Amino acid sequence: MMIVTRFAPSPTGYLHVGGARTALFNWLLARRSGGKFLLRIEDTDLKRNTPTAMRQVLDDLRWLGIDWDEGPEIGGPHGPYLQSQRREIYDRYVRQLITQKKAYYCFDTPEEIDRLRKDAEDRKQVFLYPRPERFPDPSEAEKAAAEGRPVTVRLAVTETEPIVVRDLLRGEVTFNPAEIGDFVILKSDGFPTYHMAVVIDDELMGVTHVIRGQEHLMNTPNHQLLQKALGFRIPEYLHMSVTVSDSGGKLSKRERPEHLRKAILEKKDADRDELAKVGRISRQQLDSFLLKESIPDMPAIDAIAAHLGIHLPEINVVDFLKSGYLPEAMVNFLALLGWNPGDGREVMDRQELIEAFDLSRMNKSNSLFDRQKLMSFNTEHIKRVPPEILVSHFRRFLEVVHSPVAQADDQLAAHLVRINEGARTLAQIEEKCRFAFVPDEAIEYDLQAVKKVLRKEGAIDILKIIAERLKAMSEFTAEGLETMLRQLAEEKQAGLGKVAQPLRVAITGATISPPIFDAVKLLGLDRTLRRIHQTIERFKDE
RNA sequence: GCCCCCAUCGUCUAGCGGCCUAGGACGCCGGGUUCUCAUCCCGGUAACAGGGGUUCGAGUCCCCUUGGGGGUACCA
Repeated sequence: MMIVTRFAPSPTGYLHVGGARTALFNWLLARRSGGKFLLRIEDTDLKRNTPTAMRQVLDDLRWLGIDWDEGPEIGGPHGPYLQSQRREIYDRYVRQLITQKKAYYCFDTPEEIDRLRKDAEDRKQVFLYPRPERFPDPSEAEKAAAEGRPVTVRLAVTETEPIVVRDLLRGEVTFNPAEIGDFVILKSDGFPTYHMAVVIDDELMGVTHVIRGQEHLMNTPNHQLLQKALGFRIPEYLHMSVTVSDSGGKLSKRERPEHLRKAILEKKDADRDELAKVGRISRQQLDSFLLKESIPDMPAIDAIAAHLGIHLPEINVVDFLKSGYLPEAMVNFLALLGWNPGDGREVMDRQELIEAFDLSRMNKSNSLFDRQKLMSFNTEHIKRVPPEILVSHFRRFLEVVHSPVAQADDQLAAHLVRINEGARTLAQIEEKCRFAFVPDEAIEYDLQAVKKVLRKEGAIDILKIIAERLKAMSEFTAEGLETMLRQLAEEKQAGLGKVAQPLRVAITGATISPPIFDAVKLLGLDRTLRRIHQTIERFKDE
């Protein structure tokens, strides 16, 4: 039998790494087994959906290299793949259950339900919805709706035998049906609940294996109850461990705003009107955010953080893109969070992951999202990925972060990548090369660099000599430069550093750059000379 | 509160009763290479949560305790 897996995100925001990991494992299983992987959008909660989220989720999956065989934008035999477009299908099954007296209408307001739940809590009992003696018939539902009462449908949970969930990872987990109340399957807005929609779609779409987060383990008995009531098969289930954050607790989208909020509160001198302005939000919105009352959208968060110069922890997939990580590293790292090939290998590309993947090698325990380990994978993959792929990643990165380096064409970008061997992220390559893409007068001299290098005895003199000899060079090549600089160092009876460092600071303003010969060559003779002179003028009297 | 899951170095993990004097990777510490930042090379530090069983033998099986995580919605 062909294995069919799926990833079913709800478009409530950007795809975060936890979701990406879930998608990845489903994808790996499908690819390993020659099965199908499909994508379905669970947008049955109109309050939480955001219009751009689906687009972003699809982009992020594609960036990671996780492709789907059926789903949004490509279609397939089981569409539509947006649950919001499948209302008639769900309605049909809801009606079926009502006709069979397996489900029934309810007309309670949320307030009434809240009261019942509170009462149960006060008595220290589990809340179970009080099933009516007689189920209302459709005419009563119509009447209630006409009167403006909310109409929902609940499944009558009449099961008395223990419900056994067979989990591929955890074995058999037994639940007591007496603790599962009659749960809602159709909401008062006419949309099915998650439980109802997921069970129907997985059946209709032929999903054979459901790999999802441990947070769904407790939902599974409900799903099995529904599958039984509807006469559906029960797919294989595997509930993965959860990825927790290095700041403690489950990895959450809220971490970025939280981090920023703390940073703002710590900076007592920060001008809050100014912050609101750079975030393009009102002062009231900012204050409300600082009081933990609300959370601004992501562009605002990013803008304010950038303004304050603070690095927010990456959570969403797109955050990692913006920090200069490679999708290959992300996929590799995520795959190793809760799985391993068993032969000690760690650095693997997608193909190697697919070939080695095996459900039996998955782990049960939660794992911590360790950014340092991710960084190490990124370093490895920068070295490992084919040059043309790396260049295309680099150019995409430059676009996304709006770098001045984005002016570079493929050939130049390839060169920049080549002269920065050993970089850990694309961001590091960009930082080191940016000096060559900004106007001469725009370079800022790093305070530490000036102090450590330019103000040292003889530094300015060396710059003068370098300028003279550069002008005297017959041919401006990296080799020629190297010969010239090494010779100069020898004359001064010093290491190359004695010569290279002042030059580096003069042309970049900083102590970090690509290798000095490459850096000068990149900038070109004229601009190098101009920057040297500019530097001499500025620091000669200090 | 109730329900469920989990438990080996700081982190990711190998280990599926004797091959374990517990292995690897990341990090960290020390050293080396180097024009800066990195990369790279060498060395070192560091763990079976605790307590009971089972067994000739337990990191590996069972129970309890503790700890961590998840769930407890007309969210998914």
